[in-house]
Formats: sequence, structure tokens, C-alpha cells
Amino acid sequence: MSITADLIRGHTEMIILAQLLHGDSYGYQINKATQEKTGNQFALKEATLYTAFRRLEDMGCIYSYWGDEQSGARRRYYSITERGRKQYEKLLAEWRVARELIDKLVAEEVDNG
Amino acid sequence: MSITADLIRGHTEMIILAQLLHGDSYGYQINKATQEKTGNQFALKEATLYTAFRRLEDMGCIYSYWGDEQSGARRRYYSITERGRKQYEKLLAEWRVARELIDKLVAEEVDNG
DNA sequence: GTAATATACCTCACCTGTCAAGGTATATTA
DNA sequence: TAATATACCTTGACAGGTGAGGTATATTAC
Repeated sequence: MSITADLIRGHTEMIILAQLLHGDSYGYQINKATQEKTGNQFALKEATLYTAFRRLEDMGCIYSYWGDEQSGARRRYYSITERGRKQYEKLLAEWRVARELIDKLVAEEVDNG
Repeated sequence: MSITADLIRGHTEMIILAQLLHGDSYGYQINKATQEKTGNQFALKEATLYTAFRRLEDMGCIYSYWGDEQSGARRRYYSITERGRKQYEKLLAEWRVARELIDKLVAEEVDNG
């Protein structure tokens, strides 16, 4: 949606895992929370979101179950596993390294002549 | 090479443009400088580098010319254009927005109970 | 002499994550 | 009964990254 969409690439899994640290949730809710947290500057695309869920489940980082809503659309809830927490820590550490590297590489050296 | 390679995706062009701000340079040199600036934590892959050069040249952000070295391997030098400077400014601004968004999305809220 | 290493360029085919476009179904409001 | 919001899902195409391969020059080591 926004200009920054391209740059979020590769961070989808970390964003999802970070949300699930606070408790089980489902796709629609995770996306809403993402929008709210960024002041509507960013939203995950649905296709991106669901393919990321598949990947994370295949990796054993999350597991899913159907909610028992009595009314409204069904919801598939996701829960983070121990492996998922480890993966989150790893991705967060990598992000911090990458952020520093990029900042180093693109910063204009200021002449304090 | 390093774990962060995936996360640099999408930033290759900005990294190249940032190097060229300091003056004309050539592929091998740009990659060496990148490695040095990051303390050997990161190096662009050659294929990545050269495809990025093609894109940037097609976009009119850079132009190239052969050096006139009397000995050693030939070098293709790249020079940043006015459009390239504008593009660099744009990419840098986008990176700053993306960095903030990601930090917002993955930061664990600390309980200061 | 020649093998190895460093410099320096380039291309191709493949992989992976993203996403536009399409689909299904339920509940509420107009 | 039409529109909107909630909620899920799949498919095919696309773009950037990259492993693997290639070319050529100059220097150093054996």
C-alpha cells in the first residue's frame, strides 16, 4: 500500500511472531493490529500473511487451531511454540545487525570542517 | 555470506548510490568498500551488484564509462547522475520510515510495573 | 615455465517472498 | 436484497538475489 511495502520484505515472519508473543491470535486480527501499531502506514497483504503462516507452521514455529465462535466467520488461531520464540529472538538479533549495517553503509559522512 | 544477507534485500541500490555520492567508482571497489565499512560482516554478491548496476543505469540514476588503466584488468567506472541523487534521497527517506515501522512492530513492550 | 592468487568484469538459470486477482462463507446494516 | 465488514484461502506472475559458471590481466611462489 505505502512506499515502504518493499522494504518490509523479509520481515513478515518476525512481525507475525512478535504479535504472537502477546498471546494467540488469528490472521485478520494480526493484520489489524499491524495497521494500528503503524498508524495505518502499513498493512500486510493477505496473500503474504497466509503464505507466511504456512511457512512458520511448516517450520514448527507456530501451530494453529480453529476457534469455537458460535457466530460470525470462523477463525483460525495461531499459537507460538518454543521453537517460534527462539526463531523470534534470532530474527530480532539479525534485524538489529542488519539495521546497523545499512545505517553504516548509507550514512553520509558529515564534514565537520 | 553472513546471516543478514536476506535482510539487505531491497537496499542494494541505495548502498551503491551512497558509495557513488563520494565520487565515481567501479564494481570491485564498491564491494571492497562495503566489506570494509561493515568490518567484513557483509559483502554484496557479484551477481547482485551487476544486476543492480544495470537497473540503475536503465533508470538513469548512474552512467558508466571504461577507465583508461594502462595495466591490470579493465575497470568500468560508474558515476551518479542528478536523478540518482534524487533517488538516493528518496530511498534513504523510505529506509528511515521502514526502520521505524519495523521497530514499532517487533519491539517487545516492556512492563515497567 | 607454471600454478596459484588477486584483480576485474560478466551472464544464466533457479529460488524465494510478495502480491494482484480471484474465490468462499457468515453477520450486520441500509 | 444489496452493501459492507469480518474471516478464510489459492493461484500465477513478478522481481530481486544468488550459485555456478565464464573471461582476462598481473603478480607472486615454486
